[in-house]
Amino acid sequence: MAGEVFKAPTGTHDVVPPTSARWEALERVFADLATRAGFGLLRTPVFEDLAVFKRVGEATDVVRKEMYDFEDKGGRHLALRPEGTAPVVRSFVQHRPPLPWKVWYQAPMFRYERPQAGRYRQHHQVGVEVLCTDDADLDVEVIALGHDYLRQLGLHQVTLLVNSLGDATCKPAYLDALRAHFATRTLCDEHKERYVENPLRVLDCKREACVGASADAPRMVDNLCEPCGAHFARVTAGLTAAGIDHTVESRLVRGLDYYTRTTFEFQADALDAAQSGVLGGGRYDGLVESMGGPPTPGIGFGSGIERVLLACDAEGVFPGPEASIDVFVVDVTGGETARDLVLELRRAGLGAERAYDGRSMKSQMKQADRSGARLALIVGDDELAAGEVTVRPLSGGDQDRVPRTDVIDRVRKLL
RNA sequence: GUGGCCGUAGCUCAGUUUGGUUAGAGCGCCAGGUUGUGGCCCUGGAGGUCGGGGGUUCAAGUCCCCUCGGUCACCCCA
Repeated sequence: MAGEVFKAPTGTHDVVPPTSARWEALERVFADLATRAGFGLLRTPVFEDLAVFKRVGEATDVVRKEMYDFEDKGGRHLALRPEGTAPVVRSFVQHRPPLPWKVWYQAPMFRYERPQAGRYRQHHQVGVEVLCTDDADLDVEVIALGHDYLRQLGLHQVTLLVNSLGDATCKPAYLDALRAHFATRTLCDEHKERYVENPLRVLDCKREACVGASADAPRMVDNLCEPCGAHFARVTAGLTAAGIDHTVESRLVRGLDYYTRTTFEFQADALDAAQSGVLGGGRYDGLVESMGGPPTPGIGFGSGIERVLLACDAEGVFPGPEASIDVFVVDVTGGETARDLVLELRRAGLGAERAYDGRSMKSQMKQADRSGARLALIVGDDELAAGEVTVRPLSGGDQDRVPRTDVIDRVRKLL
């Protein structure tokens, strides 16, 4: 063996067959659901102007320390996409499409973090965004899409948490109330100073001191202004009407600063790993404006494919398709028949494979077995001389010899 | 960025505590048993610079240092 063996970079992974077929199947499930709900596929570049992502919040970890940013040969400061919403909004502002703009995506995301269970430097998300209105029915529709997606994969041990962060009217007053509350409490080392800057973070902190201080803290949902309260009430009522169980979690803050009003997250209870959030999102009514577009409310979610598949593994659901072909051609006469026959079969729309290198019949039959093919087509000296092919069902049963010219018809009948 | 654990065959791992001749197993792969037939079984085979570098020693997979990688957790997120 010569020298260095290269490996995929830290935090990245190859998706190798047959696992890749499972990914394709998952993406198809999502694409079908989104398409039926009126969403079109949006493909955006893998990198954007760094400033696009800074709009998700200068104070967030994603922007402060997890960005894969770089300067290109033209001196432009670019960054690999760390999340899905900002590029969609940038694209919206650039193209100004007619409303409502409902798009879905399926794309790799990049964050410079230390990898661990369910977290990678390159991970993949499917997601949707709707830009148009702050109609609460849209919140319900988007959350329901996420719910149905997870359900269609077979996941059942999933908890939906919802919250409202209020808007420009009620959020500031609530933050003041929170600050006043925490000022009288003992917080963890990290937050005892930082709470002034962003008191919502304390609600998200899992350290004992902060958990205690948060327990009787004022709840945003109790301090919403009238429009926000009415909006949130219609969202939760809509979820109930849709038969979607949900829990109002006033500490669901989420890490991106652009969220207003509704935030939500589906957690996979079957995952004992620390990363159990499999689908999360929310409303961002000020983001389009901050990117230079006309005031346009928006809502969406992202869902990590790797994590969702981990959750599927934990529940033992969504195994993915069995990779198999229709027929396997076994040729011990030199290989010319196999060479011609697999092409004929494939051109006829059938899945056909063969062995190479003139292996023994036993070896070729073994490969046929492993291939998962339903039928083996066997060509030996007798068949070659007679202008025939032996058709053998690999799951058992009697084999049969048919004229070479009738092979495709016979195969079609037997499949 | 901080911390714990772990790097031995393609994969999963013994062996490391008490350094000692040619480093093992299961699975997988290849071949044979069955000279035209897969799955089950039996036999054999290929495949390792023991992550890399340095050090201690007569002798290092085993002890020490450094380094790279993996993994789990914190932070945060999908």
